Amino acid sequence: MAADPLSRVFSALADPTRRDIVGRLAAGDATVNELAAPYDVTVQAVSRHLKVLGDAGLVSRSREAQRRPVHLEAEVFDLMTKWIERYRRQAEERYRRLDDLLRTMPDEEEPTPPQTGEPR
Amino acid sequence: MAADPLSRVFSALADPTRRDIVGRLAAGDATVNELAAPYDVTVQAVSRHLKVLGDAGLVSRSREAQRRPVHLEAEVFDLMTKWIERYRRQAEERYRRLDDLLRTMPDEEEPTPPQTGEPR
DNA sequence: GTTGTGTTTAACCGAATGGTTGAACAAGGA
DNA sequence: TCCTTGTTCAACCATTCGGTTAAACACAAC
Repeated sequence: MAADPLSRVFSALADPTRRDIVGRLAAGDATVNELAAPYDVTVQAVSRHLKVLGDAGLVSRSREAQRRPVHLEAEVFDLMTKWIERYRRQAEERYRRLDDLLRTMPDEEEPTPPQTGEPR
Repeated sequence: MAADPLSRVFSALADPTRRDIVGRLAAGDATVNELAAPYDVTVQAVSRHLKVLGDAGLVSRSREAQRRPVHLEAEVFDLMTKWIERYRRQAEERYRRLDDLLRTMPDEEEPTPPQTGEPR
């Protein structure tokens, strides 16, 4: 398993089945058996998917008799959005500054070489 | 490689080295050799990381003589943030409605069983 | 107790991943 | 032309991953 939390979250959501599980948990808690029903994989496979999501902090479990309902923990999403927004903003800022530069010095010479007289 | 774009993006960012590369590219374009310098892996390994980022649509390449500068394509971030926000909002909405429910019916009986008279 | 239901763990398998070294390819400069 | 620099491709290796089946565990009900 990945060492850092961000890698765990991104890695957990890199699987379409796990993303689908997260999507369904957003509508309400569910048990492993309920979650496994729509897929044609074993319930054991889904149990392991839930372990991955749990290790990433995306879901938590509780206990109701034999059942262990799964609950979505949406706070971890912030970890990702913060990382993403940081670099998106930085890239946009860089783009804006380049744009300004090009607009404030319009008399600069073109990158075209100064025409050293090769005959055409 | 993963079939769907979302899996490719999440998977690409699940690796800390690749996230670091993205972070550095947010500050400006760079070549493979420049990007590889800080890490103690071969330049071939970094080249493959860039292939993964490219397949995810996170970076693009151009050509300057022998060099092939890498450029960050930040638009793909939207794919992730849209997915995340969708379910975050849904989960928060669900939480809010549950909260309302609990507030509007405060006279409901507690989940505690009705005390059937076992002697203590 | 035993039986039954829900869930996780263990052991295995094939495919994918991230690293290596060595060879090949692309473009400029002597 | 040959040489140097920058980059990618090919082959290999160890590890991880997502799936399986079979066994173990947790709790309820009988």
